[in-house]
Amino acid sequence: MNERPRGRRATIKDVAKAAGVSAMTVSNVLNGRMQFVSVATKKRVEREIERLGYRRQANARNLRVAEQRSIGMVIVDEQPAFLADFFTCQVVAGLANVLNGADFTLTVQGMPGAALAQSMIMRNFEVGGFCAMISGAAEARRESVQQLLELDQPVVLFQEKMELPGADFCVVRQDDRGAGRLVGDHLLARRVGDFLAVVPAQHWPAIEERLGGIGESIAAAGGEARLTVIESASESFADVQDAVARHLAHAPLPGAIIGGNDPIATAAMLYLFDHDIRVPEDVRVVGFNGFEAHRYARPRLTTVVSSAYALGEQAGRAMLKRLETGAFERPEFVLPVHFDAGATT
Amino acid sequence: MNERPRGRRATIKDVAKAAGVSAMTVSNVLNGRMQFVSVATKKRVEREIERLGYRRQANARNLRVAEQRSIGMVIVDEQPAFLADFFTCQVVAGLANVLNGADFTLTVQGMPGAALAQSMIMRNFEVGGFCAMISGAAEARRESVQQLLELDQPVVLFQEKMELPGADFCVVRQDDRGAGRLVGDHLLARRVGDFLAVVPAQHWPAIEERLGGIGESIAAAGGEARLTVIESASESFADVQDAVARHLAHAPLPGAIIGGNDPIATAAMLYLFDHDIRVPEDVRVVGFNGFEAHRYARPRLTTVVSSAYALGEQAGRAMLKRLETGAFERPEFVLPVHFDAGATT
DNA sequence: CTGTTAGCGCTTTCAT
DNA sequence: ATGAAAGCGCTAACAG
Repeated sequence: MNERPRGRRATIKDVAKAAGVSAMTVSNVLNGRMQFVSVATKKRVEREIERLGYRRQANARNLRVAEQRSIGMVIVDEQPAFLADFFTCQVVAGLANVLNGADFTLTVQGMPGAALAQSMIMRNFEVGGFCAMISGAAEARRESVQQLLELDQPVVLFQEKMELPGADFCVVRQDDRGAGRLVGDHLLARRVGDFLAVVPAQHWPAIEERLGGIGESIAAAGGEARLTVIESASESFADVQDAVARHLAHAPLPGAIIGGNDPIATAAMLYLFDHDIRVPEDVRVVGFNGFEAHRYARPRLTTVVSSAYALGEQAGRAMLKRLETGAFERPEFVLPVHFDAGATT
Repeated sequence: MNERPRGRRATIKDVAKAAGVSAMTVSNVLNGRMQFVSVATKKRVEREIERLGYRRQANARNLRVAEQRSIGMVIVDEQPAFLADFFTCQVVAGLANVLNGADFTLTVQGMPGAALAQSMIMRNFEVGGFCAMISGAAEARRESVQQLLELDQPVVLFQEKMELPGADFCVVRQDDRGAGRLVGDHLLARRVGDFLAVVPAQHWPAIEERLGGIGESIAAAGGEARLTVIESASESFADVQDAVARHLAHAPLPGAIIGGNDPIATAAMLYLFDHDIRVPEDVRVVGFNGFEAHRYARPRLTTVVSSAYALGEQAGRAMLKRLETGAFERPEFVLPVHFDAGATT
């Protein structure tokens, strides 16, 4: 088996010669155009394909048909371990699976914002469209999206409310503002008047939305409650504890600590334990995202569950449909979130 | 700006015409062959490139130069959310970053073992080489590697001891067996005579190695201690607790529970707490991997720290070197692990 | 320094 | 049902 021409990888011509037909016939077999090929020829060609270990040269095909079977996923993140983020992982997994199921491939590139324009994936790689997860300041994020759109290819943006009428563009996000309101309402119902939110210094639109939702909730209740936001250098355990420690050194204990996500909330909670502060009696604690992470902490964390994997899937479906029909079905897909009351509130 | 020929994307010819030079000159500018281009021409060409929004057609170039600027990452995993695994995430992040830094792109595809041969990435996508993280039974894993090698492209395999002399092949793994021995020795030194290991039903070579290391440790100590292995349906919190509960229903409390990784260990530990079993007084608990996860549990979990991200980086470097020099530098790269004593032992 | 020619492997079109 | 010719966009090799 695999008696390919020495060294070289077998081409369509090799197969054609071996099967005693023209290249065109082989191509027809490969593309399943059976109207043009007799069953006998097909059998013969397929045998030679197998024997020679022939594989289609995708570059040549894509060049000719001017079509790509790959989607680019761009992750703009200042920290190098961009994919290490659990949320991002899940999104990518869902996206990859939907695309792979439709015989598309997913090409991932992460980079700091400044590097986007020079990135390999934008300059030198052919994709049928881009999906993007972008962190950073609002202004910079918008700029990144513009750069992507200038390539004249369909763009799906994750987790950000953005309207670009007329652009070949679509947003897939979850209702983070609603999630913030759920948390705000929950805490207000428990007579908390003093919120401390701990968020990573790195700006993510979803976290901005969550804070916005909490603000809305406070306002709706009459605006008596106070929301303080502090930043931690990163989402790591040590940095979060550090940020909380520094804040509490000069500020009174808040009624509740709200983590930008579950790991942050958990790290803050463990800091409280280590200083003999009781949860939820002295301080209530809430997180966001709640994949499995929050189940591993005791007491069980109150959180708002995201379905990041579903977000990725939705983006994949939207992109595939766009490539099929020539236009995005809708400018925005918003997935619901789900409040999960634990024992920390 | 971007006055590209209406509809069509600008080609090298468009740029050439606009700049009043030949296509070859444009190509030389693009490829930085400045020996062949005067500074003035270069300027002119670059201006037109910018103005027309020209981007190189990677398919055409790759076809011509018969070279790829993308590496494929194959993840064989039965569960659909293949990337959701924290270890895998880290590996992919490290790999992607090294590759991106060298102007390579990473194309990811996850799939169940049976689907490998039919996967898009193998059949229909051009990459310069493959990296693979493969789960499943040893026999099936070997088969998957063979399938990859049949494509006549360099293959880097993660986390598995495998020797394939003569093949264009290389292994990048950590010393999981050593990690197992460390855990075994640590527990034996504490007079534990009865180990219960909880591993996911899905087989991963790294976990097999860890169990092997524990076995070695026991044997070296005279073989008095007993190791029992139970499988949990998945690594999820609920499945692990279920598996532990079922086992303890008919078996005595072991001296120590060893989780195949930290989340498993933590889930098991929380089960013990819920049944008023004290850790470490009644049962000691140990995990593996210990990224940040183990820091979020109290008492702090004893674990063996992996550097999955470094594993990915190493694989990236090995692959890049292979593409440069034509051969892998070494057949195997083994990264060290690091024992981290917590409060659970 | 710049231009011309040819061809990478495939498929579209048209002829048989 | 099968084949021949042309060309997708690019660059290696050579000519000027």
